[in-house]
Amino acid sequence: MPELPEIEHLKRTLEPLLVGASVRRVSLRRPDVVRNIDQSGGGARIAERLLGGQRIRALRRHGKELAILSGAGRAVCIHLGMSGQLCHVAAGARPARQDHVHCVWHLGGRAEGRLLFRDPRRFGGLRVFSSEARLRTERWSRLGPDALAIDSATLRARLRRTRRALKAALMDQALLAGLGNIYADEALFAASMHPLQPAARLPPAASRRLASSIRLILRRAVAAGGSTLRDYRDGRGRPGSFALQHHVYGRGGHPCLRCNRRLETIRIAQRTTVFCTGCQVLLP
DNA sequence: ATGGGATCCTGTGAGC
DNA sequence: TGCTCACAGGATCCCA
Repeated sequence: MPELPEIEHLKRTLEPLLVGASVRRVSLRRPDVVRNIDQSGGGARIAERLLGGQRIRALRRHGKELAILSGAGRAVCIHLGMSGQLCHVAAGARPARQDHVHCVWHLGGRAEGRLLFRDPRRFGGLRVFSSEARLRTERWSRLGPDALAIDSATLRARLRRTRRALKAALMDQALLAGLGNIYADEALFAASMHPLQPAARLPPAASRRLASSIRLILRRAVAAGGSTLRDYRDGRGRPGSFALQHHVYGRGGHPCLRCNRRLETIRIAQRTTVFCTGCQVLLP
């Protein structure tokens, strides 16, 4: 499930392929994946709002969301949800999978080919904005600060405002943008913190440890191309290798890699949570 | 106000 | 072999 590292790596693989390319035509096969427009609108208008006829100027990321900006100033914000993929297919080449492709951008200019938005489970979606400024004020302002560069003072200030368990708080995108189930568990293990630790009761030293663990885990995961459990592929269709470095996620019942104790599995905020009862302790 | 739970959706794998 | 069924999970909405 794509979280911040997967989206950041996706951005880096797509940037050289997309920036400078022109969008010749947009084929929206499932209009309901565009979440912020009323569905009765006409086809030509929506093509323009999806950057049809425009040149791609830049890509932006905040948390788990990726935006494509056009020279005309418009923005398309892409959220991959659970199973979403964004894949560039060179002219003449065939994509690995053709099913569940909801939107296709036909590209001309320096990157001849197509950009495919594929999302079998359809938890993802697209949002269109008339400018980058509106994307930021109307959408990204609802998200917390980006987790890749979170500092301990900001993190601590935000955690103090909630009475939830640390794990639940870290996955709240309005509190901190970018962590999902995998990286929340991995960051808590790296920081030796119990997932049920009350988020508000974190001493300064602990929040420094947590913030630096979050940045470290995310940086390493970006460098490894993200975690591929099954579906995730980058912009060129390649899987990431960070799953090989997971210490707790997906390892419930197996021995802790640090102390050899059997890893515990519990549920927090509807999410499977794996942690080590020996290494991850509640603070007094 | 805050947080917990149901909901959406499909692919996969366990079990019969 | 083929079927059913539980489960996986991010965000959003509803309700206590």
